[in-house]
Order: sequence, then structure tokens, then C-alpha cells
Amino acid sequence: MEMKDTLNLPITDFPMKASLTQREPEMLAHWEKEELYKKIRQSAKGKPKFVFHDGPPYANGHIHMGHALNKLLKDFIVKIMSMKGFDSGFIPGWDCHGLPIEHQVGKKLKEKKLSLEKSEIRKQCRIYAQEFVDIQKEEFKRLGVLADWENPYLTMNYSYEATIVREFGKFVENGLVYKGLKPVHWCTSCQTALAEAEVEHADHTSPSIYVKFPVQSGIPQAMAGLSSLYMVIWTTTPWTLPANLAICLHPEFNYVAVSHGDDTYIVAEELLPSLVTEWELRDYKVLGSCKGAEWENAVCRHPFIDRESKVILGEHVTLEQGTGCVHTAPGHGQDDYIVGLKYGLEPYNPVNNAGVFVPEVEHFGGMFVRKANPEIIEKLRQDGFLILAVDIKHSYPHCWRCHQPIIFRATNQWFISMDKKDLRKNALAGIDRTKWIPEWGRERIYSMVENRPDWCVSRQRAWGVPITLFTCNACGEFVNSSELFQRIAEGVEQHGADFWFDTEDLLPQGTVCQCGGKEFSKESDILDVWFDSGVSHAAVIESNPELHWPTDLYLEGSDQHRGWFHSSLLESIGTRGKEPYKAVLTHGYVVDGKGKKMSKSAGNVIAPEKIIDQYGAEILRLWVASENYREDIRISNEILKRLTESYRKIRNTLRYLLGNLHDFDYSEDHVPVEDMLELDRYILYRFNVLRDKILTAYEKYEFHVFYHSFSNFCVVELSAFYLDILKDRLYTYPVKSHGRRSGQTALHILMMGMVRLMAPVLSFTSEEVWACLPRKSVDEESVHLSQFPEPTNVSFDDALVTKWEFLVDLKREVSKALEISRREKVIGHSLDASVKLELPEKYQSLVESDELKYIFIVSEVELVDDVGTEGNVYESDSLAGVKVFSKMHSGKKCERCWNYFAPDTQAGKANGEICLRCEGHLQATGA
RNA sequence: GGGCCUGUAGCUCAGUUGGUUAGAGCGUCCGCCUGAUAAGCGGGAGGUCGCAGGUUCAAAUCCUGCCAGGCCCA
Repeated sequence: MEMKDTLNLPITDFPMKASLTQREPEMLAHWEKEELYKKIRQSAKGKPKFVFHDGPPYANGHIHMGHALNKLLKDFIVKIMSMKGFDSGFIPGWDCHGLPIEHQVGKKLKEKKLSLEKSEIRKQCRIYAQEFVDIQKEEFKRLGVLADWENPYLTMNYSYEATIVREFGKFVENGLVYKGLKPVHWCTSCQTALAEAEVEHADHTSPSIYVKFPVQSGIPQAMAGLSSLYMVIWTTTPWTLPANLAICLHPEFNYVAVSHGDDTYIVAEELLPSLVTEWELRDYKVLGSCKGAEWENAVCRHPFIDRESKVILGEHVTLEQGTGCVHTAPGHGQDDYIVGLKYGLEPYNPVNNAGVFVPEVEHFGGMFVRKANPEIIEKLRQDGFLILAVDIKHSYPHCWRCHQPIIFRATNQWFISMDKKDLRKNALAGIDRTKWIPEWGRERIYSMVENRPDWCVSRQRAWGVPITLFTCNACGEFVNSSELFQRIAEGVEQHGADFWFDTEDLLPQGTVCQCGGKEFSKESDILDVWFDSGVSHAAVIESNPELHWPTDLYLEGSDQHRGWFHSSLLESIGTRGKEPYKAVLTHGYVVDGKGKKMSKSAGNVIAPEKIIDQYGAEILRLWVASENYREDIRISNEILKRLTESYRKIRNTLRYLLGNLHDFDYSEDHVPVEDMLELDRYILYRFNVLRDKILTAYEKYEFHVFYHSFSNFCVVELSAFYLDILKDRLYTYPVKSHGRRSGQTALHILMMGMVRLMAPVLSFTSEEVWACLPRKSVDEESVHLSQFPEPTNVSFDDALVTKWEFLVDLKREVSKALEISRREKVIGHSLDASVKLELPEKYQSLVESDELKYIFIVSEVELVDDVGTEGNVYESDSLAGVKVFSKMHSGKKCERCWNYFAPDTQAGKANGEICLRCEGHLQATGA
């Protein structure tokens, strides 16, 4: 083994085993102690700004994969911008108000059998939200996300709440806010109106009933003379019948009169066959037919209430189910409400907050609506107005929190009008001024804004920011005073939202309404939480003189086209006439290995915590970078296993670079690029190509391009090609020889470049590498304080590129040839081989015969005109005309460099066990 | 039911304006090495490009339908 001692083998303390789960927390503690984030911010002072705005996750529950994906993408971007020379920070935020938290707190209180004042509930909610802010904060930090964790924005901070009050005040002043009676999704259990986002659809069993409405007058000409006429309606919500005010027909459909026994039913012609089957009609006769339009202004009688039901026309009537005659209760349905407006029908709603009929309702007053269903059916049956009642299972809206079926119910709500002041039109223009990544995001949000109804911003709940309005008891108008809003906002800034609820005499004494009214009531509703987060651009960005408004980038999951992107847009356009962001990036959802969504019931949920405990956050980071997040992205144990292996390869490559730089001091030992060996210049040229590719990918936020190209570079260009070839020089040449120093210079440049290119993604490992670098080589204490590498000025012209690309291809062909000999047990190691190479003339100018053996890592290469046909001859497919003959070298294996040599001419003069080359090297070293 | 999106080897990704036997890395299998060693190197096998039609001299690439999946709605 004495020859081994004369070699320059790699030496490094950088461990092969990553031990991420142990090392990461240590590094995080180090970063925190050194206040790394602060230092990055300080070092960026004066640079051009890139303003990113973090969307606030809801402060409830632990983080899941979606959160991890989202925050890591943001972390990549902020780090990238910072290393590109921008002043770019990360102010994290949380969404704290709203029903889900109030609900959780409510449950806790219920368990303790406590019922509290609203102000106490708010206090409890605040504590609850803060708890989860703290929990999630630690979970996000653990991912290696560098952000201003000390100073996050919380929508429940007093100053933030004050901003909400002020922003809402702007809408009021601008005349976009109105109070209206409108059917909204209503949860009778939570006793609140629900936003569309708060409604989920699930299967539900409902009665499906057909009800006869006697026609009283206005029978069309075509039906004249027919008696006992009944319009037949279909509904799955019998409880809405007490609120029936009309029956709606499609003007273009044909309606037939069908006699059955003593009755004659009016139904849509196209639906008759299916109805005949469903109702099991045996003897029936079609007596007449006419367009729905001819029925307009006819009048029916309500089957059990002393009231008329008008026949009206509407385009929303379909032939998919029912009878084509649509039971219309304008207080209980969106379509009903809209068509009712046309015909001057009031949005009549006889159901209270708890879903109970008001006492005035005949027969059913005081009854809960779903309890009333069977009673109403029974009443109809007894009175002979029921044709059929069965149960059906169908998709029905449910409350997203309590999962109870909800109802549609007209209530007094506060709205922001989409059209009164052109909010919709202006928002659409704003969408067109924004860059959507991917581009289809534009389509998506555009059609949502185009079609959405007015924004219902009121909630009948406790945990939120109040709608700070006073309404005149006499006329119902609200007091619109900017000074008043200002005063309230100041109070909220000091004391929080409770200021509104708890302070008496907010209204200046002697306030008189325009109508003369002197009595006012204080609004007790709170604002939709989407309004809260929608003002973040004002509370967090605009108010901060260090940042610029509008923001450069928002980045959230694709669900936020309806959520935060949407509410932020409307809020900003409504108050400032301008969109709050320049670009919006969306990512897909995390799904399981088969592409199915994760759910508790499917049992396929993978928690970030588990991955961190098992593999380390670095693997999670690499996972985010490896997948194309613009689509749904998969995660599974197999994927993580593959990534871990890939990570190991990257890590080992870096470790090898470090190991071979242990005796290299760049300032003293480096070889000027122009003096470096051609192979070394070639790899630097290749690294320049890689660098460009990665920086371009970062520019476009295409992180998977980084992962693939970086990993490929490590595997293909470095490990299998360059480093393998370089070993001979690094190990056997004299320490300070030009050949070795030339290679080390290349390794040093690669090392310094790679560690910085990977830092935004592999933030832990790059820092670990950084710490191992000679202090002389690095100016910054952390890789995250450094900038991306400049390209190396290596002149490598097209001819050289062609040559080296050919040599790479040729090496692969030689390897195939060697494999034949190896398979036949002629050789083992490639250095055992002696190779004869036949090249077509066009390739001959590309090769220099004495360097080939080192590139192929064989002991001898002879260029010949004809390799002949004897022995192991390999003919290349990909390089036409290239033939390789390989055999066991007939000489002696050098004990030192393992190359074979001819004993008579190439042996060392003093020691015949080593070759002449090694002898020279040993002498030069003085050994 | 509607809007938007996705579907290329076991896994993650490439595939330029439609144009030669669809590429890469990992994994797998086989082998080598023992001077990156719980490492390193080489080679082989793997895809009717979700399915079915259509346009075209030519389709993974364009069109239609269907199937599967995701987000958002009804």
C-alpha cells in the first residue's frame, strides 16, 4: 500500500451521510441566532426592489402539503430574487377572523357548557387564532423558509382591523355599498349567510313531489273550454311552497293539456313521456297544446294558502327534470329572485334565522322547515293536490363548516355592487393588465368576475371586523360620513374591533337623517373574511414605505382565482381603480401517487411533518423543485425514495469536489483560464451553459428545470465524465503541477458556482457546503447572503465544442466496446484494456491520439486504418464507420497509477513496478 | 351539469412552427471496480405518447368525441 501514500486522494470532513433530520434543526437555530434574514435584508438595501406579497393562510390546524408547497415556492422565489441582486423580502401573514375559528371555539365552549357574550367569544377566538399562528409559524420555519417571522401580518392585528374599517369606508363613500333583501345561502345551524365559497355540495335525500296548482284565469285560446285545469310543478323543497308566488314557464317550450280522470294537467310536451311513466298514468289524453308564452299572466291558486300564484315566463326553465312548470319562490332561490324582480314579485321569506316558519304562516307556523316537509306533503295529499311524492338522493348544498344542509332564504344583507359604479367592468380591465402565469389563469378569473353576483359582505357572526354603519330606523338609509369612519377606524386602531361593539355614543349627538329621522341602529353584522384578506395589499404593502405598490407578484393555489386573487382585485379596483398586483402565479394541488386528491376518508394523506421526520425538509424542498407545479403534483413514497437517491448523488458530487480542493488555495494556486487544459476549459464551458439554463429557468419560475438539469450535470457531465477522467491527474500528478492545479481550478469554479445556483432550493445542503469552503474563498458568512455566479470567461469556440461533443460520444462507443471484452472476462477495469480505433476520415481531425487514453480511461489507444475482424471488434451504430477493437493490455500494471505500460520501454528506471510517468511525478514531488 | 386545466417508459421530466427507428436522469436487470466505498464506473431491457375517430403524403404534436383525474362553480 505504500504507493497509495504517494497519491493525492480526496480529503474532506463533509459527511457523505446527510443526517438531514438532525442537521437541519441545528442549522435553523444557527440562522436564527445569526439573524440571517435580517442580514439578507440589510445587505439588499439600495438594490432594485422586487415586492412579493404572501397570501395569508387560515390560522387553523397544522400545515398540510399544500401549505408546504406554497410556502416553499415563495421561499425559492424570494431567495432567487435576492441572489439575483434584488431587494426582496418575505412578510408572512395569517388570516385570523371568520367562521371556522369561531366554530372551533364554539365547540370548545359547548363542551364546557359555557355560553358567552360575543365579546368574550371574540377574545377566545383571538387566543385560538394566535395559537395556530404560532404553531404554523414554527412549521413553516422548519421547512427552511427565510422570512420576517418576527413581524408577520395578522388580519386580527388592531392596525390591520383599522385598515379593514377604512377600506370598507371607501366603498361606502364611493357609493358601492347597499343593503338589500336577497336570497342567500343560509345555514340554519350556524345561523349565518354563507358565501359561495362556504358552500359545499354533498349527497342528500330529499322528497321529490309533484303538486297541482288549479288554474284560475287567463287560460290561453288553444286551451279554451277545458275545465279542471292544473299546472303541475315539481320541487324537492316542499317547505318553500308556503313562499310560492308564481309558476314559471319557458316562453318557447310547448305545453300540453293532458286529461287524466277528472283532471287536466298542464306540463311541458317534451317531458310528458317521462311523467306518464313516473306517475304510472294508464288512461290519459292530450287535449291541446300551446307555447309557454301564451300562458303569461294566467293566474293559479295556491294549493293550501289563500293566495294567487301568477304564471310567468323565464329562460332559466329547463327540460332536464320536473314538468317544465317551475315553482317560483323569489325569497328562496336565485333564479326565482331574478325572474321575480321582472314581474314585481317581492322576495317573500316567511322563514326566520333558525329555519323556522314565522307564526303568520298558515298551518305550519313555528315549524322547522325540514320538519315541515312531510307535514306539507301530507296536507297536499289530504287536500288532493299531490300527484306523487318519493324520496330522491341528489347533490345538495351544505354548510362547509357544520356540514348541515343549507337553505336559500331572502335576508337583509350588505352588498358591494358589481355594476353600480362599474366595479365589474373595471375589474375585468384590471385582469387584462395583469400577467397571469400560467396564461389560462386569465380566462379563469375573467369568467368568474364576469358572471359573479354582487358581493355579499355581511355575516351574522361574532369573530370578525364589524360593518361600521348606522342605519336610520325611520327610512333604513345608513349614515355616510367619512369623518365618522375615520373616528371609528382610529378607535379600532387603538382598541381593536371591540371598539365598535363596546363603545356607546359613537354617533355625534344630534345626528339627523336626511329623512328627518333621529334614531339609528348600530350594525351588528361583521364583514366577510374575504374582505379582510382582500385589503392585505393596503395593510401590508401600500402602508409600508420600504415596498412599492402594486406588488410584483402574488403566488397561491389555483383555488385562489375565486378566493384571494379575486377579493384582492375587487377591493383594490373598488377603492383605487387599479389592480394590486402586476403578476399572479398559480400552482396546482398536491395529489397522491395515483393523481387522486388527498383526503382523510381515502386514507392517502401525507403530512409534511412525516416527510420531514423521515427524510428531512431538504427532500421536501427538492420534491417541490422536481415537479412541474403548474399542474397537480404528485407525492408518494416511491417519489420520495427516488428523490432521496437523487439528493445523495448531488451531495456526493459536491463532497467529491470539496475533497479534491482540500489542498487548493484559489488565490495562490489557481491557473488562469486561458492556460487551463482543454478538458478543464470544456467543463467550464459546459457549466456556463448549465448556469444560463438554470438562471433562465429561475427567471421563469420553472424550478423543475433546475432540478433536472442540475442533477443531470452532476450525474452525466461531472461524475461519469469529467471527474472520472480527472481522477488520474488529481491523484497521480505532483500536488502543485500545472495539470493538477488546472483541474482544481476548474473544480473550484464549479464548486463555487454550483453551491450558489442550488442555494434557493437546497438551502440546507448549500449552506453546509458553504461552511466547508475555505474561508478565503468566500466573502459572505452564509451562501444565502451571496449572489449568483457570473459566467466564467472561457473562450471555447464552435470547433472546440464540436470536437468535445464528438469525444463524449466516442467515449460512450468505446465503453460499449469494452463491455464486450468485459463480458468475455478479457478485461475487468477499463484500464486493463488496450484499444485500437478505426475512424472515418471526417472524424480524424477531431482527435489527438495521446489524450484519448485518458479520456477513455484505458491504458493504450492506437489509431489504425483498419482494426481488422479478429477478436472483439465493435462497430458503432450512432457513429457510422467507427470501429473499436479491445483486448487485455499485454504490459505491466503500474502499481501507482494503475495504467498498464510496456515493461521494456515505459518502466520506471529505479523501480520497475511503476511507470516512467509516475517515476517522474514522484521525483518532481521530491518523494 | 358548466368553466378552467391535466393525461409521453415503474418515477420525475424533455419533445422546437405536425416530418427520419419518441429522448434524459432515476429506478430495475446484468456486469466491473475497491484510491469518492452504506461510494464510483459500464452495459442491457422498458413506451400502440389515456382511448376512439378525423384532417394530412406525414400526428405525441391539429380537430371532434369518450374515459380518467384536479381546481372552481351549479
